[in-house]
Amino acid sequence: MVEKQKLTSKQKDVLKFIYDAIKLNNLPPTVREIARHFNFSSTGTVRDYLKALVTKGYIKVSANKSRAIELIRENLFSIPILGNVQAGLPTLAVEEIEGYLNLDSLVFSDDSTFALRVRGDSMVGAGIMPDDLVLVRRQNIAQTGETIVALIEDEATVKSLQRRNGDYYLEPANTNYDPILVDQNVSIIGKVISVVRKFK
Amino acid sequence: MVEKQKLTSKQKDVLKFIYDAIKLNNLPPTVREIARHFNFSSTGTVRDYLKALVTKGYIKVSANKSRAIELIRENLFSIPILGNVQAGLPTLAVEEIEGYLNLDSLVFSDDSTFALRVRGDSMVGAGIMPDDLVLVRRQNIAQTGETIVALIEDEATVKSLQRRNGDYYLEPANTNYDPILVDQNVSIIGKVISVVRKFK
DNA sequence: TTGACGCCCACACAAGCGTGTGGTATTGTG
DNA sequence: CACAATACCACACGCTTGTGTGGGCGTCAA
Repeated sequence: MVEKQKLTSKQKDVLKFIYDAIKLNNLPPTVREIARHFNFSSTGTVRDYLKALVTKGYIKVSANKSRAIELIRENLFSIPILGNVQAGLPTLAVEEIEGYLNLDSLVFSDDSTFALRVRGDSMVGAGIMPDDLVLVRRQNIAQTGETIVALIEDEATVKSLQRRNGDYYLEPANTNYDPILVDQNVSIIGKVISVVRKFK
Repeated sequence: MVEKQKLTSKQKDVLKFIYDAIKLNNLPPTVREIARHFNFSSTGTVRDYLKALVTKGYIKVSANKSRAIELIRENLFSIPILGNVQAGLPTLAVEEIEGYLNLDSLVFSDDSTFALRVRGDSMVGAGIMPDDLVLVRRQNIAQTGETIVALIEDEATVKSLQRRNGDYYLEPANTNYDPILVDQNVSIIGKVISVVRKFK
């Protein structure tokens, strides 16, 4: 795991303010907005902080452009994956962290990625439940064994692509359903790259 | 879904430029950046477009603030959820969009949220497969029926919390396993708020 | 003790910026 | 036909903005 340079608590405060501004307003703050928030009477103070955050690899700023503060993605859009958990820890111990769940591909998706609400229980055997969201990358080819989204007579369906005896089949993961032969009535919309389920 | 007023093709171009700028640079453009891109020699032209986009409900602008253009509905950290899919569309038709998958809660997680790699198949009946990631919010209380992470003798496990005859049980979603009585050897670490599975 | 760093300040400048006020021309609709 | 909407233009005003240049004080490792 890459070691990151540590921030002071005040630097963390400034970084958090920038985070929050982007989250709440979808707009990075100006140096003077930062100064106002922290009661800095000088914009130079803010510049010192921004410089520190840049050199420590947390943000990127573009010269001569207003509000041009960019968050470095590895530091922001990821959350730690724990290999195991120990009781009562108020904070995360670094040793436990197995890696980072990177959400970049979700967050920075382009038009070729979308989410589809799953209808029906034909894939419960693969852990894809009704009302789950599958994230789909649009593509009209797929490989055997991949979980894909196909269109059957204007109906979108999630299935596993399998090959038997030279033919391709859309195979459900539920014995109550039968495989569907891939013919001219079936077109592949995309490949499932992720499953997301949210609990209330 | 709410009907939106139709845009002209030029207004669409401007909206797309704003959209792209936000996606790519994480920074909305200034009126002059827009003018430059479209070879408008006047900033007033841009203002006319922005005004049209505002009245038609596509964007929101804040007065006297640079770059203060906000996209309606689609904030930065969301991707469209499709209710259904139609074949061969190069881009998304607005009418199909059922809503937006909001990832804010994942992206801007604090220390109290972490992901845990699932080991074992004790929850396959609930669609939680081995090697899935569960996103967990740290909390030491939970309600009956919630999916939780508990610690049993230094071993983290994902189970459903159930109550029977006045006792609480950690209940697997797999008939091969037995419920576990919640006693002093068991402590609740947090609540599962989301399941994420990634395909290669 | 020197120097790097963190954490603040004052003041200034030029460019950037949203906005105001006035146009012209074309197109579509009731 | 009148009228609204669309699609541009010119020019100016004044606030906003990032940046430059200078300084101070404390801490901590070399």
